[in-house]
Amino acid sequence: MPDAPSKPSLRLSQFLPYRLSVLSNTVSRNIADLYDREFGISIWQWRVMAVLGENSGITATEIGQVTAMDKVAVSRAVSGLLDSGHIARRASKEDARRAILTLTAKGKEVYDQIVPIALGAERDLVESLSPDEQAQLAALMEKLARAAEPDRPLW
Amino acid sequence: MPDAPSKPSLRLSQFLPYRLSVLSNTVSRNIADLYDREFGISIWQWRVMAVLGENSGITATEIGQVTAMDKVAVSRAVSGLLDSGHIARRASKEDARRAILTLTAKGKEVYDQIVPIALGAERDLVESLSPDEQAQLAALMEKLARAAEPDRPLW
DNA sequence: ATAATATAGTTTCATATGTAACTAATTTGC
DNA sequence: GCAAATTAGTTACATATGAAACTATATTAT
Repeated sequence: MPDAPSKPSLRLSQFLPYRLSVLSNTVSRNIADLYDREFGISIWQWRVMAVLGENSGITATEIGQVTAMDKVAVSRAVSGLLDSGHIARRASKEDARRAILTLTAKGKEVYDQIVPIALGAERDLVESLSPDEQAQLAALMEKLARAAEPDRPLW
Repeated sequence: MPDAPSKPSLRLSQFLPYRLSVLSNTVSRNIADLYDREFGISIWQWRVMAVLGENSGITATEIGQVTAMDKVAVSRAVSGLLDSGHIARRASKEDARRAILTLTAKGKEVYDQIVPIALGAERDLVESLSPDEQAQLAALMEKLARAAEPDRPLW
C-alpha cells in the first residue's frame, strides 16, 4: 500500500523566515549597541550618515530610496542628526521643497570612526566563512531579495 | 612607489548586516500580512501557536526559549491568543507559578490552515534556488547565527 | 493665469516594543 | 522552619514605529 500523504509539518527552528528574522535581529541589535554606546547614534541615523558619507549633498527622499527607509523614518533620523550637529541642511535653489543634506565636519569625523567599526562587525560575522562561502552568501541573498520583493531596484 | 593604504570604504548596499535586515523585514512583513489578513494573528502569536502545534502542553518560559522571544513578548502573545480562543491555559499541578498552554480546537484548526500557507511562503522564497543552493543557505545561516551569538543553543 | 494635482517633508496619533518594576510561588541556605 | 534569593509571569512606563493627515512648494492642464 502506498504511504498516506503525510501531513505537512513546520518546525519553527528550521523555517527560513523565522531563522532570517532571529539572525537579523541579533546582528542588528549587536551593531546598534555598538553605534549607540560609542556615538549615541541609532541604526537609522547611521544609515543616513552612511549614505551621506558616500554621496554628499542629496535629499531626504533620495536617502530613503537608497536605505529602504520610509520618509518618516528618514525625517526623524535627519532631525536627530541636525540636533546633534552631525549633518547640515540647506534648501535647494531649484526646488524649495527639497532640502540638501551634507555631513558636517563633526559628522565626517564620526563617519570616519564608525566605518571601520562597522566593517569590523561585518568581518566578525563572516570570518568563519571561506571566501567561496562569502561569495555564495552574497549571491544567495541577492536571489532571496529578488524573490521577496520582485519589483526591487537592482543595484 | 607602493600604493598608499586606501581608506576603508563602506557601501551600504553591500553591507551584510544591512542587507540581512532589509531582506528579513521584507520577508517578515509579507508573512505578517498574510497571517493577519486571513486570521487576525500576529507574527508573535503565530510563533507561539507554531510551537504549541508541535509540542503541546508547555509553559510560556519554554515557548520563549524555543522562539527567541522575551517573556514580555510571549506574555502579550499568549494574552491575545487566550482572548481570541486559540489557546487555553491551566495552572501546573507541580508549580503554581507555571501555566500549561495548549491549542484549543479552534487553535488547532487555524494551525492546520496556517502551516501550509507558511510553508508555501517559504517555498516561494526559496524556489528560485536549486536544492544545492538551499542546502548551502541553511549551512551558511547556521554559521552566521553561531558567529552572531556564540552562546546560542544548538538545535 | 489659475485651478487641480503631485511631490517633499513634517507632524499627529494610535499601536508596538523593550526595560524595569512588580506579584506570587518556589527553592535555597542556615 | 524561615528569611533570603530565584523563578514564572504580568503590569507600567517610556520610547519606537507606521499610517494618515497636514503644510508648503512645484507642476500640469485648461
